[in-house]
Amino acid sequence: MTEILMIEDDRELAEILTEYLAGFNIRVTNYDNPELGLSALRLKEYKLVILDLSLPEMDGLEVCRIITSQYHIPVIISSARSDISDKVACLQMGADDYMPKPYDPRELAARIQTVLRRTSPQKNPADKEEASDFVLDEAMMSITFKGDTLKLTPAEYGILKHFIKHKKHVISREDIINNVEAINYESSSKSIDVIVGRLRHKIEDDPKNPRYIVSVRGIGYKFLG
Amino acid sequence: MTEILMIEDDRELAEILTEYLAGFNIRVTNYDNPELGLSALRLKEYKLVILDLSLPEMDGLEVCRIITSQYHIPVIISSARSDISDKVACLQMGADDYMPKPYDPRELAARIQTVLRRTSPQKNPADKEEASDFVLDEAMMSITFKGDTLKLTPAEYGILKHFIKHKKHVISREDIINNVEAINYESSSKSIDVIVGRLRHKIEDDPKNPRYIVSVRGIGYKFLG
DNA sequence: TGTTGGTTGGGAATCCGTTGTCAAAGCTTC
DNA sequence: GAAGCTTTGACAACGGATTCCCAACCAACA
Repeated sequence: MTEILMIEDDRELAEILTEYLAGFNIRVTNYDNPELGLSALRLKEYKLVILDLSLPEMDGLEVCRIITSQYHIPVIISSARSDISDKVACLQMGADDYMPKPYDPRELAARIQTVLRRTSPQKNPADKEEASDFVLDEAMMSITFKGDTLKLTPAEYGILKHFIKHKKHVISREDIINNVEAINYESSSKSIDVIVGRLRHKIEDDPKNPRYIVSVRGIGYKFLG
Repeated sequence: MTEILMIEDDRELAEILTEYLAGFNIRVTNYDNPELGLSALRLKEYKLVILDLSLPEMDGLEVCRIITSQYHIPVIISSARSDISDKVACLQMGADDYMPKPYDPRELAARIQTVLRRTSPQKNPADKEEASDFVLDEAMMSITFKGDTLKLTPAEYGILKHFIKHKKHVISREDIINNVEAINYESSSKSIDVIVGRLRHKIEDDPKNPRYIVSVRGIGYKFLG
């Protein structure tokens, strides 16, 4: 559950958005007054702020400036004004996105997740990346395991990459033969056994009782992150 | 100077944006074809990609997927379509922003800076400069290794420069042939072997067990800082 | 015409995917 | 459980492809 703060004086809109975002595992706390919003920010850890620009009593831009200068928290501006100068001013002031009203709640949800993905790489409900012992870098053609770069042959790399990309799914030997280019598509599934065996020696503490690459009898293997 | 890559088939628009962004210290390289764009991405380190969705020959969304899945690079989508479903699809696919055309260049500039501000501090594994034994001075056309200036032939210099610029990335022999000007573009990849061999004799303690230029069987080489 | 340096050829050495064999472990049936 | 099958795993060996090295070649240049 991700907690975010909303500062929006249109209560009806706030209501609708709160309800909609709940479906994305996002809990919204709304204040229709910037003073209250700012003090809430002081009291509780929120992951993000959605700020309405056209607020009573205080200039929204000023609120934005205060938030971005005092807290390391991403801000999405929501505003009835769509002047280019407002947009640029907000973004330059540190806002992370700017949505001119009216907007579709789906877009808001998507943008919230995008901003969160960039700012807090792990805590996003959308990407289910748990901490993994394996890190794949395709450009470098390397896989690190618990911080160390593995020394892999092309077939080993291809298979492990395929495993990582389909973590926790059962992978048949045919799948591997057909999808790993380092492996000849007309080779027998015995080859897979051998290469998986060699992979296990490189990553398993006890290759006889594998923790990461378990075999699924009659089908193939399953890779556990 | 920030280098960014643009994939946009409207050359006139690309021209205008390139010129405008130059005023923000942003250098744009444009390709009007996604294939070229993708291979450029493989060869050079860009800070950001601006991708036009409505491309010829290839589905823009597919290009977006390829980029975000293979590189840690922020992507801003630029599209003539403003359907909510397109926006959401792109953002969920890993894009960082979505700008429906037509847009004001000022907004694009502001959003580029916003995305870079958000992403560059922590999340670009490529731009963390470690101390390296190699220092490249392009103006002097020289490379120093552990303080000493290497005595290199033009082809050796070109290849090592290419290696240094793409440190830790796997470089194919074709890449080298096509991008190192001291090498005839129609020569065989055998030449590369020989020159790399000579380079190894100049920089490796034990050329048989290279520490800096390791070979990647079936593809080419990888240079480790 | 001598030097520099990219290119090419021929092998040797190495790498690594593949295959065969046999033992060990699973599942099925009695 | 035990028998009998199938599947999987370990090990060694093979062989095709790739890489590497040593030359030699030859174009460019002085």
